[in-house]
Amino acid sequence: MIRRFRGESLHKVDAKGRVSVPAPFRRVLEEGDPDFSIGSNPNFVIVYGGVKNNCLEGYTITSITKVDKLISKLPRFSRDREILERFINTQSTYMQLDETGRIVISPRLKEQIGLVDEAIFAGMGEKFQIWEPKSYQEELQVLNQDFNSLSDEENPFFRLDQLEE
Amino acid sequence: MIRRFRGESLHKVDAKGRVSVPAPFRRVLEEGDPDFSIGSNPNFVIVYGGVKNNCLEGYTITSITKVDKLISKLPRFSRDREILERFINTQSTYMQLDETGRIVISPRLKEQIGLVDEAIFAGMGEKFQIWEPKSYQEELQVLNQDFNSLSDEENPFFRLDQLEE
DNA sequence: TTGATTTCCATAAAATTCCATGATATCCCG
DNA sequence: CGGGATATCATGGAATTTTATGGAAATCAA
Repeated sequence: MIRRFRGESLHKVDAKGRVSVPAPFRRVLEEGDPDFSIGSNPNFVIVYGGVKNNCLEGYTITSITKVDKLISKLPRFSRDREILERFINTQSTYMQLDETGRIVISPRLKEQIGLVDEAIFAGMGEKFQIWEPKSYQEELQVLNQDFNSLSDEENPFFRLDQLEE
Repeated sequence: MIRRFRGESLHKVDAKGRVSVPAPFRRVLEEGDPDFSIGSNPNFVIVYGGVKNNCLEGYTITSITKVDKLISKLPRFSRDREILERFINTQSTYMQLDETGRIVISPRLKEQIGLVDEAIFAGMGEKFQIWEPKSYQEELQVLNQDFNSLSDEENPFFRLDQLEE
């Protein structure tokens, strides 16, 4: 089975920016790091730029490698490639869980998403997100509004079944 | 895992042109130098000509070798090849990190990209760039404009998803 | 020799590791 | 099924190591 990021949880962020990654997420990160072995700590990547910039997005090595491969297929000096590199490579960073399953979020990143002393981790399948709790609530509100104003044809739940064959 | 250049950071440039290379980049440079061994300092290449001449581009030995090989495939006396050799071979130089992880940027190169006393390093996957902070900001502006004016079909993120199957 | 460049030393700040603990959650066996 | 016994988690603080950066000494080149 390929484990996916599921569920949401709230964690404290201390003065140094340290925060525990939810234990279930650690298992996914371990499985998604080809170099992981028991005794070591998994590496992964946090993307802080891109389309969404009010939260951080965590990717396993395996899934970010897929993205990298796609980018590498673009002509080396093309504008498209430059844009993607800028958003995805420039605005991302390697991370490694520490012995106790924590990471540290730099002041730069804390500021970007408005983190103070708590953070919400949200599983999103192939990736997870880190939110400042209040803006997470807002995001949910907007999401609900958007969802409720959809017709059946536009409703993704409805369309999901359509796609299956 | 093959580590890539990720993230961006700001560093001081002193009167002698010395500047620290971001620590995470050093790891990539080390891995990308076949002759590197612990205790020594990695070599790499800085390209200062080419398509972009308002920034410098750093390549690991491994990745510049890939580019060299591609150039070698072009017909020996073609115009394309001459242009690329001029930009990438002529206008480039070997560099070596010093003991403390710094390099020195020559007055010539400082002038070319307008460096004064600060420099921004930007990870771009297989290479990294060095910018004068102000022109880096301008570059980001242009990039954002370009990005926002794209249709979905042109949007590289969108196309990235299309490519997955 | 003199200006330029490279080494070598120094240090404050930042990042990482190590140790500690209360709180849950899980196990195990009678 | 109970209820300790054991492992796992989340979190805090201190100790240690790495960075980033500046200045001085040594080497080089013309």
